This record gives sequence, C-alpha cells and structure tokens, in this order.
Amino acid sequence: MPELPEVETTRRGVEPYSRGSVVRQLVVREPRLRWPVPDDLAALLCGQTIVAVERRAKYLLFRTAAGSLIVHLGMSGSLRVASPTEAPGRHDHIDLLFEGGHCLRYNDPRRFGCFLWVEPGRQHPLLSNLGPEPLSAEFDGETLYRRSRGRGGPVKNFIMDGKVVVGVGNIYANEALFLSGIRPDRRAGRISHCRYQSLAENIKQVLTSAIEQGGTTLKDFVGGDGKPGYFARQLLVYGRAGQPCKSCGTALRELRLGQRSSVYCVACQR
DNA sequence: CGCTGACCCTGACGGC
DNA sequence: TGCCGTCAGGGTCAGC
Repeated sequence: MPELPEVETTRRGVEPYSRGSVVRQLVVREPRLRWPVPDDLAALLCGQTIVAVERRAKYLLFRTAAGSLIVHLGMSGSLRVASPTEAPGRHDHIDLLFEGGHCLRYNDPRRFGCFLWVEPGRQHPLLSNLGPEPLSAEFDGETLYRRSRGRGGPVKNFIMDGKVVVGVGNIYANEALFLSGIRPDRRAGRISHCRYQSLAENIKQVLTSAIEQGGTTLKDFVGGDGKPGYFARQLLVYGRAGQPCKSCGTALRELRLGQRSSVYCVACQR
C-alpha cells in the first residue's frame, strides 16, 4: 500500500493521537516482521512520552526522550487509530496503547514492515546512506544530473534508488517519467540536464498532489478502514498497460525493470 | 562503486 | 471447486 504519500498521510493522521501522549503498553502479537521486533521494545517504550512524529523517507519516527521508535509499513502495512476494545483482526500484529485509552494498530499481511528502536542522538543503520527528501530544496534536477553521470542502468531504477533520492516508489516513478516524456528504460547517464530538471519537478509535483489527495480522505482513514486516498488517485500510466495513452491515444506498453512493472507510451516517451 | 537477481511473506486473480 | 503460477505499492543483501 504505502508509497511516500501514504506514509506522510499516515504520519499526519496518527500525529494528533500520538504527540504528547504517554505510552502505556506495546502489544506484539506477531514479532516476525522484516526484522524481528526487539524483545525489549515494549520495556523501552512504556512510560515514554511521544514528543514528535516525524518521517524520513518511508520510515515513521516516534520520538521520545529515551530514543525513537522506527516504523516501516513495508509493502502491505498500515497504521491506524483504533479503540483498544475493538478485537484485533487478522494480521493486526502490534498495538501501541496510550494513557487515555487510544491505540495505534499496526496491520501487515506480508510482514515486510518493521518496528525498531534507536538510541537518542544516534543514527540507525537503515537511515544512514539515504538520499535527499524529494520534496526538499536540496533535491532538484542538478542533483539527478550530477549523480547520474556514468551510470548505465535504466533511469527508472536510478530514481527509485534510495541513495539518489528517497520516497520514489514504483507508481510515482512511472507517473513522473510519463509526465517528463522519458522512457523508463533510457540509460540514466545519457539524459540531459534539462530533462532531469523536468523530471525532478514532476517527481515533486506528483508526490505533492498525491499527498493532498491523501489529505482529503484523512478523516476516514484515521478513524475507519485504514485505507488512505489510494483509490482516489488518477493515474496516467501505472496499471494501465494496453489502455490508450491519455495524451495521444497510443496503447500503453509494459516492460519489466528490476522485477517491477513499468508502463509507458512509446509515442510520448523517448 | 554499479548493477542484477534472489529473497522476505500473504493474498488476489486467472487459467485449466 | 481446487490447484498452480504469477503478480503486488517495500527494501536488503550477496555476488559479480
């Protein structure tokens, strides 16, 4: 489920229920996530006040004076506000219970996500070596151009490389490349500065508008079914192989790059 | 260092 | 109805 907009939507959704609250209990029903949930995580968290909920790449960071809880939603994870009286369902692996009775419930069928801990002032290995945030000023066409020189792999893999820029998942990589008229299999090192300028702008654009759309369904998401605004999105190429290009009508083609499906228009993208 | 492919896991879907 | 292969929005890691 989660690409960066979903994670940011989740952050905004859970923040009002977490910040300023004291953790009463952590209930781990299934510790076998991408990495095992640390045995002492509950002990470390209990009694701590969440002072901030931040996001770095697709990681959520729950800050406390004693350290930070790191949450990743993986491919199929979600975090929502639940009532502790509500019986946990299938794949509801973890509950974070607060003083005052509310609860954040983590569901993850595929268990590619993680719940980890990092000491204050220290950098978790998973978070070191991450590239710039796509919506920050330090990410631009220049960044992409410079880092792409000498690289022979497909541009789509390049922009999905977390060391280059974080948070560009498969959906938005496809969408941004379409908007910039760049074929996903073009060699990264052979694309002009000018086209990278356009690509960086479109990455920002597509992520920003997706976050805004996520925001429109925020209320339902937090209180209810745990589905952010994914279905409200209008996608131009992702998931539309064989269907006509919305710009020129040519049937969209699909190819696989790095085991991930890539959809593009042979006429609009070069 | 850059790139490729295997792998982690469950569930949905299409073909037979 | 069931079985089987394929695919799914994440990312790490080993090996070349």
